[in-house]
Amino acid sequence: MPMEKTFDATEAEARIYAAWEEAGAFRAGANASRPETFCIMIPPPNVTGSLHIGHAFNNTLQDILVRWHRMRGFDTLWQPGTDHAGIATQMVTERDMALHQEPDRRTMGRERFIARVWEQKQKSRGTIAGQLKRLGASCDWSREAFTMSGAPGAPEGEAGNFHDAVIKVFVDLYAKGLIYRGKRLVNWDPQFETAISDLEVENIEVPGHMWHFKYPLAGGETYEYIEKDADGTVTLRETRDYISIATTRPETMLGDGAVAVHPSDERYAPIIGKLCEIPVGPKAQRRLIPIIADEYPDPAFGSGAVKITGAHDFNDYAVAMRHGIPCYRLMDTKGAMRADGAPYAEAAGVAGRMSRAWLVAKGYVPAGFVEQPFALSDSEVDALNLVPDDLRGLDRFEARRRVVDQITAEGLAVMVPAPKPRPGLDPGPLTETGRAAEDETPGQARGETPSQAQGEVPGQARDGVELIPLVESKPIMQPFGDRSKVVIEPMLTDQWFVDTAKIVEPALEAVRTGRTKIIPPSGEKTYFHWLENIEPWCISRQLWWGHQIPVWYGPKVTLNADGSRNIDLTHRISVCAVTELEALNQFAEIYGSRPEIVSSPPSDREFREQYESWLNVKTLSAAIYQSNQGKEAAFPLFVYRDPDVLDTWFSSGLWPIGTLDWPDPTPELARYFPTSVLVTGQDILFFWVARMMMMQLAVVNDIPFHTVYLHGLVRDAKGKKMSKSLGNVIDPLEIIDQYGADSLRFANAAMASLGGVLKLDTQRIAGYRNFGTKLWNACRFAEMNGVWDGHVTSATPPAATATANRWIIGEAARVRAEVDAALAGYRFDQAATALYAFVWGKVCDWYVEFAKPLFDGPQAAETRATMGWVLDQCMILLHPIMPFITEELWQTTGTRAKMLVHADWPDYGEELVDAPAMREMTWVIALIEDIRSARAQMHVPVGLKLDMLQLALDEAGRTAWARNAALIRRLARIETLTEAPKAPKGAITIAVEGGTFALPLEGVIDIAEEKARLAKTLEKLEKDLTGLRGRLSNPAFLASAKEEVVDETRDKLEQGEDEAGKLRAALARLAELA
RNA sequence: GGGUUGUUAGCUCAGUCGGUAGAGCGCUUCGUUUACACCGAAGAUGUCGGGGGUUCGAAUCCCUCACAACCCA
Repeated sequence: MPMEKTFDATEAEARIYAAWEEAGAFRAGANASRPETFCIMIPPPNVTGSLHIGHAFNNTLQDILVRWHRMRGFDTLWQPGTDHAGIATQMVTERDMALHQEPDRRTMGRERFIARVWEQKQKSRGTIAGQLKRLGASCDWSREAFTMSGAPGAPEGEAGNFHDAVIKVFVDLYAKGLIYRGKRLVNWDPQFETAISDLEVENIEVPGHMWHFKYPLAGGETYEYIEKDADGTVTLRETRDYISIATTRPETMLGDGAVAVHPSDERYAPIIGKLCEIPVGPKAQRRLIPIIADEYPDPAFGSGAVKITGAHDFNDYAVAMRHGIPCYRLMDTKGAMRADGAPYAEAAGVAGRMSRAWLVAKGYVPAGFVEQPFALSDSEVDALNLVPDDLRGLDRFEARRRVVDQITAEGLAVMVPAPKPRPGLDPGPLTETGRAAEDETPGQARGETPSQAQGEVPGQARDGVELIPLVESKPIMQPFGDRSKVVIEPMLTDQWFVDTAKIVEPALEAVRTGRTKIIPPSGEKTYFHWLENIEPWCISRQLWWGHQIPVWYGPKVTLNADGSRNIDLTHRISVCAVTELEALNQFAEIYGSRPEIVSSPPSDREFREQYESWLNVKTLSAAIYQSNQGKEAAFPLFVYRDPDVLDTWFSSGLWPIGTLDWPDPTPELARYFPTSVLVTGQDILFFWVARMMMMQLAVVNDIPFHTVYLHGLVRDAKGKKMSKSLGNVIDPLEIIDQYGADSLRFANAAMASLGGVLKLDTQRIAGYRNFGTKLWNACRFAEMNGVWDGHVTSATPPAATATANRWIIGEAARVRAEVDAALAGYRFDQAATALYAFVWGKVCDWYVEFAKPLFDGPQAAETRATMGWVLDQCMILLHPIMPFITEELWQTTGTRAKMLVHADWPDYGEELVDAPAMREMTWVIALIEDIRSARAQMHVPVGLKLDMLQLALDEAGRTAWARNAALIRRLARIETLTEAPKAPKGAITIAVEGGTFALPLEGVIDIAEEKARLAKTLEKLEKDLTGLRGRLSNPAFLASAKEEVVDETRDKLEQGEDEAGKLRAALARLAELA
């Protein structure tokens, strides 16, 4: 059955992929014929996600590398798998639960919820895998991994040991002191109610406001406030009883611990060390805070004075740590103002007492100010709720409005004159909700500092100008959760951290010394920059879906000399262990008896109540404890597991060893680790690549991969980021449906130049579909001419005599070398371009045409053999990029020993390049092109066959003509060639290297047009020649340029002058005619 | 504010020892001749972002400015 005119991708792709899988073609080690291994770990996509265009791009590149190595006989493994993606998957599941009116997560309880997420996972099982298969990805699917495999609660069929590896690493790192727990300020996502890492925060500039408030000095104290300009001239001098503070977050004032000014700021020098009052909350309980000097405030920004709220701002936190300022947490896990704990008056009383004691201790006020030293532990401070009763439970943004209103009502907002009403604009200073009007404020409008604007107020105020609170409308950087899209709240919480500073050095060293190479090199710079400034990595997440932290807590117990034990209900001890049993054993060692496990962590109060109740119940036990209340009792101790789970990136950081069954010493681990290449987006260089480097080195003391290939984000044809809201998302599966996977893959390869932005254009994909069809039709042509009859796959080309055959064999050898060099350098674009130029530009455009006359001549047999061999090379070399169409062609055209996916990659090279044949065919092609060009410009009908005259021709030209006459005549549509001494009247001239031809076109050509044609060619040539002559006549060039460059320039000039001579002769003849 | 990258034909991009600029798409004209109209033939198109410097010679190296994108504060 003859071949169809086009390749039916829709029909063939699934069939071909199934055949590959059926044959086990992608299994680790399949087709291996040499000892070297080649291993790629797929960047695991989210298990509930689906294939987007970025995945398609990323996986195309991986597949090209994998298929290329497999064909070359490497022992190859492409390891697939998915990531459990903590927040994303929990989010997807909760959304699905809501959709189906299922009870929410909390109602359901942790265990049932986790089972529900597993269900969700299984629902989407295979989605991504199926989509990767459609792309043609040649992963070893029998080894598919999952970052939660083997976790407690994993259903049937989800066995595996990734969980064990993750837990083991945590326990090991904990034992080495590389993981610690602490109360730190972290990025808190109020939507998901979990901490997230700083990498999961997007800082976005949004319109915001800056309010200016007065913090009255304690005891009504006053000072001279003086402002000077750059020359030192005093521009403002007044007596103040307050310090002016600018803030974008008034609601956090309730937790202020100090006011800071720059030590060099003369304006505030008189009041450093004095106290001021936080101007919000019930008057009776207002706290006094010190004015401190710190380098952090920028004197030029706002008023130059900054309030320090350690629990709700990262910069403030750093200041608070430097000065030992208490941090008061104001919000709950949902980002609402706290409603827990004692009533405000009580909490404020305690805080006031502590703060007074603190002021004395720090020397801000003399002793006697407070009756007794008084300090609280961190957790006791954390228990203090300093939110006034009327603000409790409010959303943080609502609380902000209330606070602003209250301060303004009390007259403690900095006031400025209202702008004059303008037509069409509402000059209202504040909207009802307390938001600033969009209008410019006076201070901002005139580019003055608020205090300067403020300074002008009194005089104007007396003139009856209306005063309004100073609120600057300005863009502010605000942190958003990359998943939740809500404003992130810095929050003081207990979290687990990896002490990255201690494990970063080997990761830096590996790249510095080149053990791991990152390409493009700009990626290395970014890598160094980030790792050299690395922050501790917060790895705990307050989620349920994930690897639960293997740490258990119990009451602190101390052993007395007499063997009895004291129990301390306000402190905990923790143990870290691989299993619960081991944890219990560790506790048993400490406690003297095995404790009981409770499922949820008790609060301090529950803890205490529980023990108190036990203390009243006497039970007999071998262990006798003595409580810190002095009562003797026997009771069971209970412990609980840390409810938090690990950051998803902690587990995916172990992907290279985890997928190879570490810590089991499997043969695969020994064979494929360290892996070869990681292909991934540059956007996860920090998230994932750097962490894999650190973790593999910390855990198994080896690099995870030798090379990291980083690529950019795929964008639409206009370079815009693809997003659902913009509606410019290109679905790779739709592209595959429409154009076939090969077209998308070729487009991906062609786009993959190093460091570039990736703009995907469907027109381009269509172009590569056409390219596939072009090859298809060349094979179809071959079929029609019997090329495939009895065709045998051969590594070596047939012995050919015809120049055209020898030429195309040489071209194939060149493109093979080019493709190998390109792929070795990760230049997928160059490989694609080279193949495109060879297959279309050489094989289809010229070789197939040359073969047509040869098929009718004595060299038909060798031409058939050559064409079969050359087309085989096209299929083989294109296979890594276009696997489907090439495999289909391979199996359609003759009998083959192996599938193309396992065909041997060629290694022939320059030895197949026949230099004289190359020169000869270049001459033939140039001649044909010249003739065609001349004909077209003279408007000679395409179908008209012409007689040509040979005016002059050197020996090489004569040989070339003799050997290739048939194909030149056919392609240039020349009827006869006759030698003639000179061109007859009305002929056009064809000047080629080593000769001149003429086409007599008496009556056909337009002399003026022919003159113009020749003149134009000559003009162009002359321009080049002028440049060449200029260079050669410059002594400096001859003296300092390389010899070969000089020779080359001479040759060029000589050849050009020769051709110019011919053109001038032809022009002269035309002139005689006219 | 700091860092990284980019600015080349109408569009998207190559151009990695400095030697005088290329591809694909698009465009114009012509065309069904032993595969292919998802085709063929011919053709047009560039102050290589601006300025300065090094050099015999700069798209390429250096400085500077402008603009853009991304990352981190």
